[in-house]
Amino acid sequence: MRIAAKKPRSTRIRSTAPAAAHNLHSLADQLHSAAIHLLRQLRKEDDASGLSAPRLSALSVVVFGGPLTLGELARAEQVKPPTMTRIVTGLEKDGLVERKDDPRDKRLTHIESTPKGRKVLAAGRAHRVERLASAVGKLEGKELAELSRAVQLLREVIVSMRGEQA
Amino acid sequence: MRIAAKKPRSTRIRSTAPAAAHNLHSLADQLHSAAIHLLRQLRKEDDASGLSAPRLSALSVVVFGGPLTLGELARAEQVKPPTMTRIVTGLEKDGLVERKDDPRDKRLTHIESTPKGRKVLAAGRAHRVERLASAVGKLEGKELAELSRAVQLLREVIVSMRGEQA
DNA sequence: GATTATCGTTAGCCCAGCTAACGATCTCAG
DNA sequence: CTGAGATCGTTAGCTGGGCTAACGATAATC
Repeated sequence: MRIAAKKPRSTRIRSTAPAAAHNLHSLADQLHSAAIHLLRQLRKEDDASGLSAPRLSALSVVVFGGPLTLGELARAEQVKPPTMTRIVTGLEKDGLVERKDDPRDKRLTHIESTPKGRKVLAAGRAHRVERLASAVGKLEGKELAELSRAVQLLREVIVSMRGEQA
Repeated sequence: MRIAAKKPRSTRIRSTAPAAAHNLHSLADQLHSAAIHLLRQLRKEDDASGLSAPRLSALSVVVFGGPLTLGELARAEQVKPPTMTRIVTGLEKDGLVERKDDPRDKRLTHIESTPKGRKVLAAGRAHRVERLASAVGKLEGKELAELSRAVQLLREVIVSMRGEQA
């Protein structure tokens, strides 16, 4: 990336805010880059387990979040309904989830996980996360704690982005 | 999941690093999830600037990394040559990069950024990163430093994953 | 000079996003 | 109780990113 470091020539920046201020963009940039490359690495493992990242993510929500309607699932995953329709169709074709009509409101479609879905989720996640975990596991305990803490922060950041309009 | 976390049982977890990752897998899982949702959020901004994440990333490499052959670029971005061909074609169509034949080895294609490419990169990055930066900027200085540190760790993790075979 | 290796492209496949448009259903005003 | 409007999920159709396999052109090598 190498953003032209606009280094405070004569003006000495002090206190916490400044250095961060300039670094804000570079930090965001690096974070962006890291996310891209992280997912590209993980994609390889997806293929092995037959579950793409979006499918794994959606399945995970269904399994741990209990039955949901398609719309709810779409909102949870922050995608539009047509996109979720496809993802669910894919998952259903593999027998990992089931569509259930709502007896009261026939417009609704509830998505439930199947036993196989739960099993495959565990396995798929194991594979995919195993790789990440083993890489992460190379860090020292202290670093691990830092990373862990940062992930929490990241979640907050993402949530705050979600609120605003793009 | 839920591998028996080998953690000091009696030791009460407290303070900052708490329930975050009671084990590697859960940390890896959260990291994975965070990466997915982060990129989904950023995708929205991509659309606005007309640069998808892969294109922005590749353009960035070309601009800051100087002219490269298509193959080198593909390796740098960890994708296969056909994929990079597409990305470059897209960028070229928009006048952001140029293909240059190598006079010595006619098999090679050098990819160079155009002035427009550099300009658009700056703008596109500004847009996309702006959003991230503003979200990130909500964190306190201390948290910011933690996140920054963690991104460094992440980069190491990614590199270490890159080495092994999926 | 013929074989082999390398590079980039093409073709063809799949998946993930989106918008627009639709049919079915539910709600609610009248 | 009926008809207008809202809601839900799907379909159709587009863009784009990822892959493998196969190819043509060029270099390297024997």
